[in-house]
Amino acid sequence: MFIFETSQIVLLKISSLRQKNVVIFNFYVGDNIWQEDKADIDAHVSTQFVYNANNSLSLDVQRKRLPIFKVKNHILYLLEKYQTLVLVGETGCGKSTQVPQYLLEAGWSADGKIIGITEPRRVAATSLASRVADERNCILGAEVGYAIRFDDCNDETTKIKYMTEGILLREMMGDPLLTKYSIIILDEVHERTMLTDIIMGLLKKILKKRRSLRLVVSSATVDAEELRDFFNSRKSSSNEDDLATILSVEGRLHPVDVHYLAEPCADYVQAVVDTALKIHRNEEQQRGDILAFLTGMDEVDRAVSLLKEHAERIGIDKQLKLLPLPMYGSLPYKDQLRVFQRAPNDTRKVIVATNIAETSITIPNITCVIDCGFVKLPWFDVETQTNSLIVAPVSQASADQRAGRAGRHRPGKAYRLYTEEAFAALPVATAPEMQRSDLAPAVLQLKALGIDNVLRFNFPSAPPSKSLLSALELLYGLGIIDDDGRLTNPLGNMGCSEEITTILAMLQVQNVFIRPAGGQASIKARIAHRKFEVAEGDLLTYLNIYTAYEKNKTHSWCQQNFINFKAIKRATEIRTQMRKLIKKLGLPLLNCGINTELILRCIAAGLFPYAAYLHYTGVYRTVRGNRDLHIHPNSCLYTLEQPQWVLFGEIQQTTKVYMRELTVIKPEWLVELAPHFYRRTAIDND
DNA sequence: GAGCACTGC
Repeated sequence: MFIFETSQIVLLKISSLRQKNVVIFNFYVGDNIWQEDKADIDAHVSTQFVYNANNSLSLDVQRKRLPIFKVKNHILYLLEKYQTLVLVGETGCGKSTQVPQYLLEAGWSADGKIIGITEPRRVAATSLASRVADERNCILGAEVGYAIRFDDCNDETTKIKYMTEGILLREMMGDPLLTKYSIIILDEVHERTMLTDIIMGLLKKILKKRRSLRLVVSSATVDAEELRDFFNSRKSSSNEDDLATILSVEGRLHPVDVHYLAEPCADYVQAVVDTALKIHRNEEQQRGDILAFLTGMDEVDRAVSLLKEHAERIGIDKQLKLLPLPMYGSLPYKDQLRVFQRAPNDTRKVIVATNIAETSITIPNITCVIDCGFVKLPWFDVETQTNSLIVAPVSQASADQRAGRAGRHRPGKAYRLYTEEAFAALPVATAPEMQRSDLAPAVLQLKALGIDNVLRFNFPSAPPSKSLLSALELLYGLGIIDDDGRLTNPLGNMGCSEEITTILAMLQVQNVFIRPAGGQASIKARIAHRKFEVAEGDLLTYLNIYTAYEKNKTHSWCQQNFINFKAIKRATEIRTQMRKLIKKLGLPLLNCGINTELILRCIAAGLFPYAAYLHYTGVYRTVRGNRDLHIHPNSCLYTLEQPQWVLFGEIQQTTKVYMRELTVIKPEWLVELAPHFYRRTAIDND
């Protein structure tokens, strides 16, 4: 028996089945890679526009105009004195591009050491590296480089390296003290992603062991003191011994006037429409576009269609026309691009967006922001092991981030559709992802890094202990950790490793299916997709699609079949990476041919905790907990006859509690494959 | 009949 980790699946476990010569893949996949319905994964690569008000100035003059320039020497001095510097500065102050260069110029990359900067998103890592390479007049990938998955753009001369958080975590596995680096800059820490928090916990340990290492924690907001105290592991109470300190940099380039409602509003979608129209009427002379934040696609579409009705009327008698545009992740790429295109001179754009416009993309020329005051947040309920999106009030930090979108190149205005008292009552910051997610992937990651006692691990914000325990329980149930909480080490031969790697790769890319919203195209897409659907469920349908794609591998094949070309190409990369890993580990890559049941049993061996059966009432029920469940409309089983027993990859609660990524199984497999988990009696009941 | 946003040796 043995265990191995790949970069894409959190863990791929192979264990032997009791049958002779048959070995199964047991797999456990991290929560968020099951998500689908995402925007074209590479859509934002080319939509990352950042407005540069000083475009005509030389790069050097531009650099010196940035607010961060004034504190350059301060930063360098503080890093001589302290091991950790919490750098607070809002977007636009230049910290992401300038600080690494100051450090380089001050000699922090001497004796071959690297200055590393982590970013939560790939576009940020690549575009910042490209910008800094320009500023230094060097080729991208030499002195200044980047590393994201499947794209290493750096060499042995690289001194400044931008990377995604996942890359740094991976590097810790091979080099636990990060000896290549003289300094690590964690950028956008205020977003408090799962990976940021894990990395901060690990870096705290590394900093104790490597006193020469420096850390810059770069955050836009408030939590500075909390973060400083976290890294201040000094023994005495004297400030002289402090290891961490804070430096604030004055923020954005232009002020934003914030307006509140005098009275709360009943319908914020209607209020967005009314406010946008009011701005448009009253500020005819002040050109500049409007950006409104709503929580989801439905609301965005509703607001846009209401605005369009008014826009037509305005078009007749007004000088300045109004062009309402939607913006959200699942919007087709070409429609997303429209928000970046310059409107005609006689037209003002009103962009109605989800949270995508808060951090992921930057739309130029915005002078007015409308903030509905709410956001959809992913929430994991430990008790029911259910993911849901809850509509929650935004935090003050988010509201400020949204408002800041109005002041990027000239003074702006922000209209908050709530009262000033309501703002004061908002939470200061959104709860870190770690406190509202399934922790099984994180716990596994930590275990793989040698953190045996995760309950005592020093997290920057401790997750609920219930979540940690539940994660441990799941890993134990899957046989991934033993009685002592240590990773097990199972190894076996496989009967269908090839098929399983393909399925795993497909599960990790979002938006494999192109599903047009309506009309003729949506019917065509459905017919095209139906060709691949099988009664065994979604996972085998994915296998079918990939196998069919392999024979052609062309863009036109994908177009004909309404398959997302970029997504499936990425699946190929992931699959290739996994196959290499399997070979490296000396395991056979076996294709089981027509023995589909073997694949189904493999899936069952990995997903057995997530079993549901069809109740006589016509809805499904979980075996654990007897909760009512429904088949998600995007599942291939939605239109087919309802099978008696299914395994699901994820439960998502929206209007109903939905199961996604379904696989049809025989109930006796559960008892056979997971006897410690299921007893025959339990299954025969009901 | 449904979709906040990201990410990985």
